[in-house]
Amino acid sequence: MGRQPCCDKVGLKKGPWTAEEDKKLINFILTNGQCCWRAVPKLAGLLRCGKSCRLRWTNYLRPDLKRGLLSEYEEKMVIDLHAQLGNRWSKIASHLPGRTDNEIKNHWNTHIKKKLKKMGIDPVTHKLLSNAIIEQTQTQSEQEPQQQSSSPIEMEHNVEFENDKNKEPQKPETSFESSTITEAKEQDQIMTPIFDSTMELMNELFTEEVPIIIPNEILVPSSSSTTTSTSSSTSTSNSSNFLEDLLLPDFDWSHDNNIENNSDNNNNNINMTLWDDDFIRSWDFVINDDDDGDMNSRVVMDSESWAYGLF
DNA sequence: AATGAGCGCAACCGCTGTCAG
DNA sequence: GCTGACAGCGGTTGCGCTCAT
Repeated sequence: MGRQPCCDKVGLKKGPWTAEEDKKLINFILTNGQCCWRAVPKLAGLLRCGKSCRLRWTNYLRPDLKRGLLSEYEEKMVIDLHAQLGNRWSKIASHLPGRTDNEIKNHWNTHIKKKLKKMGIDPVTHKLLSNAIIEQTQTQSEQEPQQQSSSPIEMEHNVEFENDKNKEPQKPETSFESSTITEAKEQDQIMTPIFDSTMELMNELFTEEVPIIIPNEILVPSSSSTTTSTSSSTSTSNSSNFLEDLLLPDFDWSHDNNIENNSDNNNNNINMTLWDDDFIRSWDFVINDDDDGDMNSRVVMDSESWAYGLF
C-alpha cells in the first residue's frame, strides 16, 4: 500500500496567507528545516495542506528571494532563455538567482508578452510577426487542426534537434548568451533560435520604452533600509542587523555568478539585501515574538542551522 | 465621488515523474 | 509489481489595486 494522504483536505484553509500563518511557517522551517511538507501544517499549527505550505515558502517566504520588478538585464535573460527553453519556467528561474518560476511566469504573461507583441514579435516563437505568417497560421489552423499538436517552439526545437544530428552545434548569436545558458542547452539539447533582427528590436525596445535601470539602483546595499518594494511597512533596525547576519555563505550564489559576470554588475549579490519590507516584517515576528522570541532568535542567528542544509 | 474595466500577482489546480510502503 | 503520496511544474483563476470615465 502507498503512503498516507498528505492531508484530508477537510477544513483546510485556502486563499491568501495571513501574517500569522507566515509567522508560523517561518518559525517551523527555521526550527525544523525544510523537510516532509506533509507534516509541516500539522506540526506548525497551520490549517493548510503541505503543498500550500511548500508553495508559500518557495514562492514568497524563502530568504534567498529577490523581491521587486525584474531588472532590464533579467528581462533580457528571461526572453533569451524563453527563446531556448520555451515555457519551462523552472528552468528559466534556475538561471535567475532569487527569482521563482511563478514570478517569472507572471512577469512574462503580464509584461514581456505585451512588449514583444507591441514590437511585432511572436512571444511563442520569438520570430517577427508578419501578415503572411499570421495568415499562414490562420489557414493552417483552419485546414489542418490535427497537425497543430506541437507548439511552434516544440516544432522548432525538433527541427533543430534533427539538424543537430547532422552538424556541429552552432555558436549562439544572441547578445547575452552566457555559459550558464550553454550549459542548459547541453543538458537539454536545445539549440538557440537565431533572430538577430529580433534581438535588435528588443534592444531598441528596452532603450526606448523601459527606463534604463542600473543594477546598482535595483540591488539595494544591505546597509540601507531602502527597498524597491511598494510595501508601506517598515523594517526595524533589529531586522537589518540580523539580515546582515543571515547573508551566510551557505546560500550558494556562486554557481550563477557567471550570469552576473556578463552584465558588469559583478558582486552585486554580495551587497544587496534579499528581502523586501514584507519579508523583513515577517521575520520580525520571529525575532520579536514575545512568547518564544528568545528561542527563535537563537535559531535565526544560528548559522550552523543554515550550514547543515536547513535551507 | 462613484464605478466599471483593466491589470498584476499570489495562490490554486491539475498533471507528471519519482519513490516509499 | 502495484498503489498512492510527494515534489515539481506549467496553466489558470480570483482578488485587490489602479486608473479612466
